[in-house]
Amino acid sequence: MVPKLFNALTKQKEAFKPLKEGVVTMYNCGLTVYDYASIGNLRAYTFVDVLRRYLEFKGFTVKQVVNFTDVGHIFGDVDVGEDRIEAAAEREKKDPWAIAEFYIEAFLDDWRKMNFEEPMVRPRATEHIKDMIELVQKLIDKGYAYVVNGSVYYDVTKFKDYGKLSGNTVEKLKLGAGGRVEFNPEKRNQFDFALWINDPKHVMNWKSPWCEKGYPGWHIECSAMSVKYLGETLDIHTGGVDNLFPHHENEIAQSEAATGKRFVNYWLHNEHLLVEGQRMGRSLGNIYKLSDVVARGHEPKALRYLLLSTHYRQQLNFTWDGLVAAKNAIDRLVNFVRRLLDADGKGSGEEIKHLIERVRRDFEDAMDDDLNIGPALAALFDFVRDVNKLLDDNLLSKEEAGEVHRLMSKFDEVLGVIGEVKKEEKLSKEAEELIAKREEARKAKDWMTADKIRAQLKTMGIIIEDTPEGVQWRFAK
RNA sequence: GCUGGGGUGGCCGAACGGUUCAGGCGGCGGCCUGCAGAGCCGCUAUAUGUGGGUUCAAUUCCCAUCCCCAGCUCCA
Repeated sequence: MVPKLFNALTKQKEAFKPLKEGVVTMYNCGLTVYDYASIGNLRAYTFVDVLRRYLEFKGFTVKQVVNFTDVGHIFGDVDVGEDRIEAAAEREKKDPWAIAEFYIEAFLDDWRKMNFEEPMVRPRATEHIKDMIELVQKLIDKGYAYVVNGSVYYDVTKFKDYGKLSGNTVEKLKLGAGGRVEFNPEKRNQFDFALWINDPKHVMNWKSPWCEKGYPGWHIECSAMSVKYLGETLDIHTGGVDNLFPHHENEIAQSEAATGKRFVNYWLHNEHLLVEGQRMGRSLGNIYKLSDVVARGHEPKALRYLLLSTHYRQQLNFTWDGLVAAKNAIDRLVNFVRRLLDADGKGSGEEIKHLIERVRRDFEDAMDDDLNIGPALAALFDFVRDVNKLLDDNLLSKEEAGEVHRLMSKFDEVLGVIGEVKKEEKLSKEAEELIAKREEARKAKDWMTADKIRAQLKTMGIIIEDTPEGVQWRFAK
C-alpha cells in the first residue's frame, strides 16, 4: 500500500508519491548550533529518523539532507533581536566559529547515541555563502528583492502565494500587527524579511555585492542548500511546528520566486514536547539534554522509544517515569528476541503463519496511515504475547523462531530500539566452572550454595536464569 | 485579544458515532519455578476536564465553560 502523510500545505493526509519513482528527496531543518540539543530537538529528529526508516522499509531510497545553521541569526525583528551564536560566543568567551564547531560535534554525538541513520549530506550554512549570495542576486534580478543601505529584503507583496502554507497572508499579518509600534524603516513593507544584512559589527561576516561586511538572512540557507543537494522541487521538507511560520513560509517565497517551480510537495511538521505537562523553557529550568537523561542513568534508546511512541503530530508529555516505562517496554522486546534464540519446539504450522501475516499487515497498515505508531506498536506487542504463548508450550520450531526473529529485525529497522540480540558464547573458564558447580549444588538441592554462586556470578556481570531447557546465562548490560 | 491543537484508567498513550474504549508501564493475585528471572492468565479498569444538546446510540458531532500547548499580537 502507498503510505499516507499529513501535508501541512493541504492540511490533509495524502498518498505519498515521490517525484521520481522509488527515490525520496527529504530536507530536514537542522539545528542552530549555539547550545546543546534539547530533548525537544531530539524529538524532531526521532520523527525524521522513523520517517526515513519507514520509507526505507517500504522500499524507497531516501536522499536525506540535514543542515547545520552555524551562522548566528537574529530571532524576531532584525533590529531588536539577539544573535544566539554571538551571544553564546560572548558567554563562553570563544569566537562564534568555535561555538558552532563545538555544538556540531556535540550534536553528532547525540545523533549516534540516538541511533539515527546518517543523512546523505550535512551542509553548513557558512560553507554555502556563495550559493546564498547567488540566490539573493537572482531574487533581486527577478524583482522580488530590493537593496537598501547594503541590506537586501524580500518584498512579500511580490509573491502572490505568500501565506499558502501558514495561512499568514500579507493581509492577515497586517490585521494582526495593528498595534505594532516600531518596524524597520528600511523595509518597504512591514513583513518583508531580510535576505542579507549589512552589519560590520557582526563577527561572522562576508563580503557581498551589496556591502563589505554582512551576513545572510535566516531563511535563505535552507532554500540555497536544499536546491543544491536535492533539486528545485523536494518531495519532503520537515521541521518543528515552530518553523511553519515564518521560516518555512519564507523558504517557499524565496525558492518558488527564484525557480518558478513548486518548492516542496509534502510539508511535515512535528508537534512539540512538554515536560511534566509544561512547556519546556529556559525560565522553567526544564530544558533537558540527552546528557541529562544519561546522567540520570537512562539509556539513549529508552529516550528514543519514548519519543517515537507518541504520534509525531501530537504533543508528547515527557516524564521521568515515562522513560522508565520506555526502557521496560524495550526490555520486553529484547527478552522476546532472546527467547527466540533458544526455541527448538515441535512447530506450530499454520498458527505462526497466521500470527506473522497478521502482525505484518497491522503494523504496515498503521504506519501507512501517517506513521500511526500507536496501533503499530500495539500490533507488535500483541504478536509478542501470542508468540510467547507458543514458546511457553514449546510449540515453536527452530525454523519458525528464526523467521520470527527476522521479522522482528525487520520491524526494528524502523524502530531502532532492539538492536542485535545474539547468543553470547565466550565465558571465562572461572565462570564456566562456577556454573557447573552451581548445577551440582542444585542437583543436590543445596540451594544455599546455588544461590551464593548465582550472586557471585552476578557480581561478575553474569546473569543466571534457570529454565525448563536448562540453565541460561547472559552478560548484564 | 485572535487562530489552531489537546484534556481518555495510578502513569504514558490508541480509538473511521455502533461488537466488552488498543497497547505499553506500574501495582496486586494466580500458574510455572527450590527461590529468582523470563513468560502466561486474571484483577486494578463501572477511564473519556465540567455542564448542556443532537442521536436508537457520543471519547467521537454541536454549544457553553475551565485548564494545558502552540502560532499571530506583545515579549523573552
